Amino acid sequence: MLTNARLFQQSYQHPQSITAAISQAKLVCERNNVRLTSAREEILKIVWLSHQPLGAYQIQDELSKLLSKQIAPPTVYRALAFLIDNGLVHKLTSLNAYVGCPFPNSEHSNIFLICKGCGKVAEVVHLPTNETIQDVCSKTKFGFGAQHIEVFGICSNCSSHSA
Amino acid sequence: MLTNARLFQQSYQHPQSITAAISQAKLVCERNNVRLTSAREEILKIVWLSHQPLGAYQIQDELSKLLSKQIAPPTVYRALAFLIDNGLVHKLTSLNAYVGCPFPNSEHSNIFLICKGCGKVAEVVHLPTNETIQDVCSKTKFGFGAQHIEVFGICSNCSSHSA
DNA sequence: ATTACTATGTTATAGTATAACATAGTAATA
DNA sequence: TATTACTATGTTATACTATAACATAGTAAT
Repeated sequence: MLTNARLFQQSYQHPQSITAAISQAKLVCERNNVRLTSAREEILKIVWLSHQPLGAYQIQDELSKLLSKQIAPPTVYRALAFLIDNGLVHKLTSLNAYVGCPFPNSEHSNIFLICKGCGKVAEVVHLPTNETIQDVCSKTKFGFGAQHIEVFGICSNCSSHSA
Repeated sequence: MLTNARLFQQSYQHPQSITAAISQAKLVCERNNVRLTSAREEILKIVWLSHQPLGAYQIQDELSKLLSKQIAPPTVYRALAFLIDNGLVHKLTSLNAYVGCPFPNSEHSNIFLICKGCGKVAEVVHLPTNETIQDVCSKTKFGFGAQHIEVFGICSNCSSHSA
């Protein structure tokens, strides 16, 4: 029933899957008729290279290093806003941190599983959950727009290593 | 199937229900063997009196006015941390804002319905949603700890007024 | 009264995000 | 290819959100 998932055990941060993420991003931008400029692309790579969600100022540091010049916050925030608008990145609001979206092409509402042990985040699409939330909305006559679900706990890696 | 709900149409901010919230809070604190000091109680009242979720610095302003002296941020944040720890207040992470919990006595994981029209927030408990999320966790071997669900949309009041 | 503990006051600062305006790059047309 | 309109980035300053660190005061129990 997990229709789509980027799980902890998958080494989704491997270079080849970053390449895949970038080419997918290019397709998305083409479809949306927007530009994946170099700043945006670099930031997307930085987010994908990280094993944990990154804060905006961590991204700033990385990008400054990468380009060997000081990058100011607005550059980062603007690129993040762009990437989020186009479904390429998500913000984890409880962490003020950003992660790459593993399946930007699909229409989906996500569940983020945030491991309190290692800090990694898995993203899953789970239609039954979406349906129950739709159900809540219809019962309360609330016009559904979007949802954001963060679940906090311990991933299987961490629980097996501590056990 | 909505086992518990504070909905938009209820005028939950009425004085009598604030009084109810405070007496409930006193019970909770007694049960938890912690103190509902006057600062904590005032902040809880302020949060309850608001029709919208309040930011910490809005609370600071209100409290400063109320006490006719300048209150510093740590006072507010400490009280909020206390109220959150004891389940009396929730933080809406996407808004950096705080709301009173209408049913602090019950064990529950909440869904927040955030109206983009009027800014009000409804809180509902919906067991089927909790169950589907538990299902996701067991399928991914993720040790569930807590969840936070924010849904964005238009409440029935706003949609009927604009229609 | 003394002690230990909990809560608050106070100052400073860390961390997150955006406003406002200037400059530069891009794409389409004349 | 010069002009124009548009989009994106650079730059500076500042707003907003949150906490660290240490001093003081209140509370509860012996």
